[in-house]
Amino acid sequence: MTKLTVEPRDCAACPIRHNAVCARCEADELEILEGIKTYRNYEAGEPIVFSGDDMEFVASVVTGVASLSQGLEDGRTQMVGLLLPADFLGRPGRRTAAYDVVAVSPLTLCCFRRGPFEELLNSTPHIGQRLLEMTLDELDAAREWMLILGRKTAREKIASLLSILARREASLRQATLTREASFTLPLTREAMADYLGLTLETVSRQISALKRDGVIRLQGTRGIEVPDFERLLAETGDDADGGPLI
Amino acid sequence: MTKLTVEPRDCAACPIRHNAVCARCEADELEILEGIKTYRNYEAGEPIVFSGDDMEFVASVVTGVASLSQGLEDGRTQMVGLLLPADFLGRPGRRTAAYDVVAVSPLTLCCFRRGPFEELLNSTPHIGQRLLEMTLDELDAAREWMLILGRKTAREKIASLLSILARREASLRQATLTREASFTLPLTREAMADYLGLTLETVSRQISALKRDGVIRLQGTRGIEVPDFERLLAETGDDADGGPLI
DNA sequence: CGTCTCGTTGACGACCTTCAAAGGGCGTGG
DNA sequence: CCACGCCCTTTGAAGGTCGTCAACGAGACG
Repeated sequence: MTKLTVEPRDCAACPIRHNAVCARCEADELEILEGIKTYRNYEAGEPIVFSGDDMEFVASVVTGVASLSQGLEDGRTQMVGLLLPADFLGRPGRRTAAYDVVAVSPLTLCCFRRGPFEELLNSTPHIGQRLLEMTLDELDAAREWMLILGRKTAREKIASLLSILARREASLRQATLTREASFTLPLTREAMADYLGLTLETVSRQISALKRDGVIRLQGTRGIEVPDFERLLAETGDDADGGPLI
Repeated sequence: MTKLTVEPRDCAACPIRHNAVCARCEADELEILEGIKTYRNYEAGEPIVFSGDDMEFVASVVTGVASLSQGLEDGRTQMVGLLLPADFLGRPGRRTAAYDVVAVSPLTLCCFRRGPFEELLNSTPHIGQRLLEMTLDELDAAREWMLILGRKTAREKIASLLSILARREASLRQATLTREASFTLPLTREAMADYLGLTLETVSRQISALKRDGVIRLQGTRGIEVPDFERLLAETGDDADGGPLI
């Protein structure tokens, strides 16, 4: 549970340089950012902030996966955001966290002190423009997710999650989707259940069913092989053409 | 099904002047906006755009209610956005609609031609800043909605929707929430079901149950009276303090 | 080798959907 | 003015999907 603060690295060599909130920054703007940034590392399962906490920073995910969750009085919880590399954490203009944030896998954040970051947001248009674009993308993703939560069956939910993860995996590697795909699940069964509004038992059962029906193959519990991606897509229930965002 | 184009009115007299995307604009910026805006009216139930359509404008809702919906192959649909007065319709930088948009009640839009609006977005920071703020608010609302869709029971879903509508009703009138509240539902049972990921029969049954239990009273089918707002909140299942956005 | 976490599988029951029918409210037309 | 039809809503009965409770299996680690 140790929070390690690493020395800032060079932005030019950053793996998320061209996708994160700083994507459109010029050299001089990057220089300012370098001055206010710090890296933080978290272990899998480690909480980052709790809902209601004061957040003294905003951040970009450099590597790893984090989740945003909301809960009800009696302990039921729903994941409402899944942050992958390049995604942005925190809301400019609001100091208190609205969600519980947890590192799902080993995680590295590039943290910016709130005050200077918000000044930069006002003084240079590039960061605000990029943040708007990213926020609109997240809103689209949230709306696709709402369709999954509200109207899909358990089997369709699992198929949808797998296809989303396969797509993101491919785009991180800058590869195009081929007929067959394989990737490692970054989530436990419980986290998948939390994402999909199911119980972990139902998740496990439906994964077994998809495997039994030949839609996927398993390598251990986390390795997923998709022999025919079209077949998986057919299981999502989605409209053929429109399809989720590419 | 007639689409009436009304002469532009004076921005200074606009009912949503201080809440819409133009909220932070100076007099000179408003003047530019006045030059590219048009009003359009729609009847209740009238479609505005279909997913995949080319959208030549973006718009602010002036009066009335519109919904954004997504559908599955077999006809199941899920509402993914509810646009009330001052809310923004359309995404800068994307010409094709990602959702079906329908007027839920009689509706007036203040439409801006896409090209000039996007130029303005780049040339003046006030519009972009406000749009970012509104988009972040929508993202928060979408996440609260995801918790409702994924984890709440039918009864809790209905109570949540009623409390959200009561809150918005109060904020539109600039009133503070009192112990008792009353408002008119802007949605049919079917639209409520679409919002909550339920069937209209379940919606009807749960409204009857809340009425039987004295949580609400009905005036006709659309009029809702809440004798004790705390009692309604207790039915939402939400964490007592955190509570949804105010 | 024991323990702990994560995952799988089974039995049962609750909640919600599906299918069906009937009850208002309102406008149109006789 | 009343009757009729249409749409929205309510209510009932039956069935299916998924949640709950429980037991067991597999791999990691000390």
